[in-house]
Amino acid sequence: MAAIPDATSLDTGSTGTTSSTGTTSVATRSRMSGGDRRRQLVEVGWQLLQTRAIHELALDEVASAAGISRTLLFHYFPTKGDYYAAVVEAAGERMLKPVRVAPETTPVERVRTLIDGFVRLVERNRVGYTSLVRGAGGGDVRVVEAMARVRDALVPRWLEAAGRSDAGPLARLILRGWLVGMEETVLAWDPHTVRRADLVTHLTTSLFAELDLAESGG
Amino acid sequence: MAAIPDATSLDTGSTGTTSSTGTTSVATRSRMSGGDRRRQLVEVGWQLLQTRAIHELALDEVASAAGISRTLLFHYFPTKGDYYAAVVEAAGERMLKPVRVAPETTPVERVRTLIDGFVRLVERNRVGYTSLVRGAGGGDVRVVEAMARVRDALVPRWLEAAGRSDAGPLARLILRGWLVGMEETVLAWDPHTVRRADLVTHLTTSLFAELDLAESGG
DNA sequence: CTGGTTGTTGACAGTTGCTCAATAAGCATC
DNA sequence: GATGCTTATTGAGCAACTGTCAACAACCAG
Repeated sequence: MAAIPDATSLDTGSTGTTSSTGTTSVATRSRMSGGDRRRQLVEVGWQLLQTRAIHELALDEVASAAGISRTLLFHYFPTKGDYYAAVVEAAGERMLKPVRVAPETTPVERVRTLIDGFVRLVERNRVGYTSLVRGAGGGDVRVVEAMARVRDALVPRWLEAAGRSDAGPLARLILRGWLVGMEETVLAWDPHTVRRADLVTHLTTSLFAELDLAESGG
Repeated sequence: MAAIPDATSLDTGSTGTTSSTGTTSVATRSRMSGGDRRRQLVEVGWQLLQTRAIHELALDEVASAAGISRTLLFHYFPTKGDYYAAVVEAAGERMLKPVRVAPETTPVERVRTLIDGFVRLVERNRVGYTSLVRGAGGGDVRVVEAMARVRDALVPRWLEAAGRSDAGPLARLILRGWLVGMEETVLAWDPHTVRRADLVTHLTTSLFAELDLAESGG
């Protein structure tokens, strides 16, 4: 995985409906367009799932947080799994954004920047990241597929940053695993026993070592 | 993670109770000792969770598969999370067993054997592994802790196999992430595009490269 | 004004996690 | 063999939650 920026509100849309935190009864109970409602609901889910895991989140709460009835939620997402998958999918979109780096730097610098950014992100948003990403397995097929899609999309971008866009299938497979491993490493990392600089340095070197290995051996 | 051997029945115990597949009404509805019941229930869960994820498994089904009432299940495991954690914990025990290698071989051989064993295991039991291990995040704290414990226990054994029992904190952290990454790699591996031998060879070399890197840099 | 599309809802049904009080099987003691 | 204690075991029931159904209401086209 890569990056979850701090929760930036997506903004409900053109209509002046409130939403935000609680069960704020909307002043103008105006109809929302389908697309806007969908986006709003996904946004609400994204915020609620920052602190809770999916099985701890009742759809009832989502509905009241959005200021609508539970039934309407089911109108847009036929099942809870669908809703959850949509939220994870949207989270994936956000994760992909940060993986864009200035092209005028060296590959090592670019990769180091990516890794450093991820480490800092985890440092300041550990709970949100773990509850949404790690608790995402949840068993639901759509969610697993959504995660897989995000990972697949991540690989070429990292390859591009590393200046290895021409990598073969083995290298791509290895990179994919490396990304997951890095995620686990950073999540399990204890700043008191290992310094951040050492961690980032190792991970940077490690990535290139893995790619070299995969290219020479495959 | 490491290895899930094929489902070997744990055998219900001394009393002649049946259990096995369905809702076989037990002939002699004899009382079971607390320990035996626990073991039987965990065993049943282990088998059921081979095909399903946890949130798709109703405790009702577990109970009837074990030939008891749902209430009794709650008597032994106060909550569903507890039960699930117990099953994962037991699965962890089984995973740890295979990580024992002959001491009279070279480190590279030993590691290669471990990796090869894991690859073959995944090849023949992909669904069971994914549904139990990957779907394990589930959000429940106890389960996450159980998984973490298994991983922590795995690290020194792999270090021992690699002949690096004296590794420092950075190396241990890296190895931990490497294990998770390897798991992901093998699970995402497509035998048609990458040959098994290449995969195993790369992973073996990779592990030692990572350890060397971590020891020199940290 | 009429009619159709669609966002929206309250009430209802089925399932499931979990609790409570009661039953009965095993075992030790007299 | 009767008594009593421990504990495995159960059926009935509660509360919460997911998902369904039919009806209502807002907006738009003609």
